[in-house]
Amino acid sequence: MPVLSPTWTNERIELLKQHFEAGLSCREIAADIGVSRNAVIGKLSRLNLTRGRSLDERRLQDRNQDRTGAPRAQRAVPRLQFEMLATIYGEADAPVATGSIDEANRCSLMELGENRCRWPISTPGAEDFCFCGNVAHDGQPYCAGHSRLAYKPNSRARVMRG
DNA sequence: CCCTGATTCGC
DNA sequence: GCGAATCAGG
Repeated sequence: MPVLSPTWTNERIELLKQHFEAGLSCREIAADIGVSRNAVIGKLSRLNLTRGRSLDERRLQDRNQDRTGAPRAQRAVPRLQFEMLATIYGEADAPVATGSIDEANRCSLMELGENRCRWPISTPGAEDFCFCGNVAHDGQPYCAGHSRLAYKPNSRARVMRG
């Protein structure tokens, strides 16, 4: 891809769907792909891939819990808020360790365990689509290194209009 | 206060 | 069709 700047190419959309189905938030998807969260959400809406459609429906759809123990994408969202707040407020309580990212531990979706980092390693083509597979703490979807990447404080860079 | 997602609207 | 701006809720 020489000079052209393709907005949403097939690969991009593929990643979008993958991450969306993986249970990742729009913010995480945006951070991974490299676009704004609005862009991701807008594309999803255009693709009719929204999770709950309207507000009312979404509101009612919530409140559903599964106790069968089926691995359903594992949403560890409440954890993120704590990390983000800690980063914003400057609290030194955040357990941010090192940022060592091992590529030798990457594995497929089936090899993913509860203590495995599920950072999506997707390449243009999605042939060897796999995950980081590094050691991740309980409740955390990613390892220390990828956690920082996913939650980089970039949302605060708002433009002043007026 | 912050975040999230979804729609609306201008380009 | 794209994304920012805006809306709506937690």
